[in-house]
Amino acid sequence: MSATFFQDVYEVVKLIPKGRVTSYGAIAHYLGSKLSARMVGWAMNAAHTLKEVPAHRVVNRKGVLTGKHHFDTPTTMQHLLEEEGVTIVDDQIQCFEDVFWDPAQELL
DNA sequence: ATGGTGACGTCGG
DNA sequence: GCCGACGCCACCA
Repeated sequence: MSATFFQDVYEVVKLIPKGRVTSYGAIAHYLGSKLSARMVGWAMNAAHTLKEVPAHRVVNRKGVLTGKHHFDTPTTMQHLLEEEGVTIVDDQIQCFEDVFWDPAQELL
């Protein structure tokens, strides 16, 4: 089914529950630790064009909205997360551990 | 087939 | 504790 790495990333990102977030490294590790988190970010680049893929729920390992600049507007990502109940200050997710969603842990 | 790119992550000094 | 550099692997031209 995994025609491409992109497709796999889409599936995982689409599984992220509302109000939760995950990191590029977590997805990369879930797909295979042999892969690099960079590829996940690259996949997100194409994923964010798909409204079905909540790319705004994917942040870096620090909980910082590094990819917000890639959205239609730099405030879109933060706004979407805040709408889901995620508190963000200075592009940094507060209580990151509380909203963190690890696919390898939830999907197991 | 090759080279360059990319929204990260980890290690070392 | 903070900052810099490298590595990683798939997609596109």
